[in-house]
Amino acid sequence: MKNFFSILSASPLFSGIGAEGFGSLLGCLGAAVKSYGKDETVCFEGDAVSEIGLAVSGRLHLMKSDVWGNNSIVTEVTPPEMFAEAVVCGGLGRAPVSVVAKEPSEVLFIDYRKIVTVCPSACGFHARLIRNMIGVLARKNIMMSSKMEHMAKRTIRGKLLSYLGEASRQKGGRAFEIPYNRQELADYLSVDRSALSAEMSKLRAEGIIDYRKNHFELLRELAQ
Amino acid sequence: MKNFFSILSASPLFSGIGAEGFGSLLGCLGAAVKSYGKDETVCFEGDAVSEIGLAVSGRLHLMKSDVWGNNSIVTEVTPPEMFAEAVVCGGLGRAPVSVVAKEPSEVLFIDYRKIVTVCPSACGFHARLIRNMIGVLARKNIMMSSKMEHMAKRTIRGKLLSYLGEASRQKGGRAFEIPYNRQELADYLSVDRSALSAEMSKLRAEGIIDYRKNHFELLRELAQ
DNA sequence: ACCTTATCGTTGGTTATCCAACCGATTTGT
DNA sequence: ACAAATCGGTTGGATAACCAACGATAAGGT
Repeated sequence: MKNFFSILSASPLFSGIGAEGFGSLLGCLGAAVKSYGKDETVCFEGDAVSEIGLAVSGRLHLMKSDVWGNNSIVTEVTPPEMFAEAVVCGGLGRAPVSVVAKEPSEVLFIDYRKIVTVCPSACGFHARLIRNMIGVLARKNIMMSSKMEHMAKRTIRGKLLSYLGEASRQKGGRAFEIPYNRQELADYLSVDRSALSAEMSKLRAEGIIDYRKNHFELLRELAQ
Repeated sequence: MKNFFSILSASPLFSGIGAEGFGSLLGCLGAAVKSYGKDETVCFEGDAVSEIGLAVSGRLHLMKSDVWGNNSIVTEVTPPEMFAEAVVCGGLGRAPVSVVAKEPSEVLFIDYRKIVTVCPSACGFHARLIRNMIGVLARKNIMMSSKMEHMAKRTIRGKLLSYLGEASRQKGGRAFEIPYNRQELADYLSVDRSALSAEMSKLRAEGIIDYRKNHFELLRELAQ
């Protein structure tokens, strides 16, 4: 809790809002911090939600349970990440996941209506906050779009080349590093790790790519 | 062009803003309509973009070209749908797709900065516009999340049951209709249509689901 | 009634993925 | 320096998906 402000400044939601803005802003947002013990549930699937959660400390799991009650982890949320922002901003009202604290955790709750309603004191940070919120949603949109584009390919080779092609385009060169190890990349593309390794070896043998660890190089233009 | 306002009112971006608001709003947004002939390019992949496009008439294709120049269609955009909103709002600046008019088309361009900047005349519709923009992005977020959840399953059976399970939950009952025919569902889940049909038959034979056309019924709790 | 088209289910051969298991290399901790 | 753990590549058998082709059914138009 002592580095509360440093967490906030690390959040894209509060970017461009200096520490001097936090005080007034949090006041007019009616933001409140709540604490949770290990394995305590922050929010149940199906609950009505109207507040955005921002992880301040600890570690949260978003879980989805099927009809049998089998729980599967959708994501892990760590400071300064947010959760429930899409449901709240989209006006769905019902949480599609449960949120559970996997460690003693603190969460800052922000009322969405207070964000989008111009505050009486017309504080200048408010407009910036809204722009930030839009930016967060939009960038998540873009990330998901490109991930879906990769996942939509029918073969591991297709998924991989789609991913590497985009990574190369983003880094602006044939050689680049990726932020994943093998297992993580396999999870990201939703394929089996060993099968991914095998496919990578094939691609190298065919002279299409080269790599070492998470450093990759595209040797030919790739036809997907 | 004669039903220009009816297109706008159908757009979620302008929902809650009556026809009386369009005039002043479009003025303070500096919105401009441009026309394009068949097969004319609205925007090239990689172009700098700072304006959101709203299809007013015609039909647009978002296309992605790989390194060979092979074009593939990402989406079709028809009135009153929008495009480029994520890139612009996310501040990426570069279009990840080309936009081509497949018919004579009209596009309303809206400057993003004019949306998020409070207008001098402080028109009341502005706040609503911003809330709408956030809502559009957030709902798209949610749709993509659930689609990814289905696509991430490794088998056709898994994808299908994941999809049907959510559809059932949303409709609040075991029996429901889906908005896709077989081919469209296969495309949505990114699998082969005939394989999807075959898997559906199996599930029916096993007494897990029943269906006719696009009407479905879940007969047992489903373990995915 | 007839033809055309679209949709859906089925089948069989081919191919790719999954999965478990194993090994080697590298890293980490003590 | 040694043991334990992590990570990446390889292999082979079981399984599932792809793909093309065909037939059945239903819908729409003339």
